[in-house]
This record gives sequence, C-alpha cells and structure tokens, in this order.
Amino acid sequence: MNIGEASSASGVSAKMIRYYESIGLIEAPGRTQSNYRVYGSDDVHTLRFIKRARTLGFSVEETAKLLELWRDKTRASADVKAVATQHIDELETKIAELQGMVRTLKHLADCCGGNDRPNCPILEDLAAGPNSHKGHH
Amino acid sequence: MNIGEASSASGVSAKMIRYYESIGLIEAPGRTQSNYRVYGSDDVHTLRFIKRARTLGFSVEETAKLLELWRDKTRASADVKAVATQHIDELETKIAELQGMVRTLKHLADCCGGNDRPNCPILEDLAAGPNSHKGHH
DNA sequence: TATAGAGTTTCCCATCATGGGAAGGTCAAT
DNA sequence: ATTGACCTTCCCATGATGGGAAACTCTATA
Repeated sequence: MNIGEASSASGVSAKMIRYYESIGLIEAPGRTQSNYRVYGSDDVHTLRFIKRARTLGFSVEETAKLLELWRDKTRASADVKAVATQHIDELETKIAELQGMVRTLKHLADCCGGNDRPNCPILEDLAAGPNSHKGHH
Repeated sequence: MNIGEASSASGVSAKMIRYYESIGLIEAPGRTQSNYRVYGSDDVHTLRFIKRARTLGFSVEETAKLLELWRDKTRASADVKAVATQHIDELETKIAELQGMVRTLKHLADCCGGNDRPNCPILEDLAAGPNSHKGHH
C-alpha cells in the first residue's frame, strides 16, 4: 500500500505520515524499488491509533508514550491511566483558563452598548487593566 | 525610558516589545544617540493594553484591530463589541472541543482498572477508534 | 508506444507567539 | 580603567501542520 492509500485508510495526511516517520514516532516502512514507501495494515492500525490520540488532544510526545504502552503487552494499566489522567488535568486547566477569559469578556460585552457611540467599557478595561471593573456588579 | 524599564512597567518582555515593533503592532520609538530605544508613558500604556488583550486571549491580529479602535475616538462601540463577541465565540468553540475530549477521556479512565494488569480500555479505544465504546453504559 | 495525469520523493518555507543565545556596543558605578 | 548590567541585531527553536517546487514513477488511454 502506497502512502496515499495509507493516508486515506488512516485519516492521517501523507504529509503527517512522513513527519511522524521523521521524528521517530513511527518506524520507516519498506520501500519499493522506485523508492515509494510501502505500508501494511499494521501500519494503518498504528496510524489510526495516533490519529485517535491526537483527536483526544494528546501531544505527539504523549502519543509516543501511549504507543509504547500499547505495544508493551506487559504494561500496567495504571501507567496508561496516569498518562490519561495527567492529560485530563492539562485539558481542565486549559478549559478553566479559557472560561476565565470568556467570563470577563462576556461581562464587558454585556456592559458595552454596542451602538454608534464611541463609549466602550471593553476598551476601557483593556486600557486600564484587569482590576478596573471590580465591584461594578 | 529604556526598553527594560518599559518592559517591567508594562509586563511585556523586551523581546516581545521588539517583536511587536517588527510586525508593526506598535510604532518604532525614538532612539538615543547610542541607538537605544526610548519609550514614554504613552508607550507603556499601549503595551499594557496589548498585554491585557493578549491575556484575554485575543490574537495579535485581533489586538491590532482593538488598538486601532482604541485610538479612533470616533469608533462605534458596536465595532468593538463585534470583535469581542467573535472572540467569545471562538473561545467557546475551543472550550466545547476540549470538554468533549475530557468527557471521553474521563469515561475511559473510569473504565480503566489502573492496576498492574495490562488490560486497558483506554488503549482499546485508541486502537479501535471513536465508536468502540458506544452503548457500553 | 507515447503521452498525460495522478501519485510519490525530498527539500525548503510559513504559520503563531515566544524564548534562547551569541557577538558586540553602551552606560554607570566602583 | 574595569566590571557588570544593559542594549543592539541576528539567527535558531518550539509544535503540528500545510503549501509548494522540482524531479521521478506509475497507469491508463489514445
């Protein structure tokens, strides 16, 4: 199977398949006489694993760790869970951060007339800094 | 005021101040005879504005737009609100995406023994794809 | 069989915002 | 005069991805 087929079978772009090979996430596959990469169904399986991990927000590095555990049939599920749990923590930290931004912005947007006049609490906040609207509600 | 002072007064690193200048987000300041950049309190004010906008998750491009509106005393607050509202939407989309990941991962982690045995639903999900655990609860 | 079009290869560049670090110039205090 | 802290410019790196060029290969069709 050529890289194009492996790509459509796995959902990973050909570009990224080559990239994953270049950083050592996947092994270099065999080549045809004409230097084309040749993949088998195991490779596609691995690529799908990677795709799924990336979709769940794992970094490439975390994905490498998960791949390693996947291949290690003597792994302890606790090790996998630890990777997942840490990732959940990272995601939740990020979510909280974004929610903080949204909270502030919504408050400011609510206070902004959104009309033709220039007066705007959003710009006032940006100009004055994070504490300017404390106690205003 | 030297760049170092402007940096500590604004919370923007000297490196970033130079970068913002290079991309045209801020204007090039005057220079001393010895080629040092010289900033005034207006510049610090602008840098703080930028810092605050970045802290609220606006991209540099969005920040440029906000700066422009800030300087335009005849702006319509609706224009500012539009920028903010669009950013809120982007943030909420991102949050929903991350929450989806967390939801899936928490479910998988809950189903994982987290012990010494290799059996692990997290890896099974990664290997089998997004639909493998449908209807399992 | 020749040619066209699609697929593949490697290589370089760009993104976005930020930091690291080198080499060299400048300033202020001892 | 020396030292240490500051400034300057320039290049490089990040993470994950895409774009594109130049050259090669394969397959189908005319």
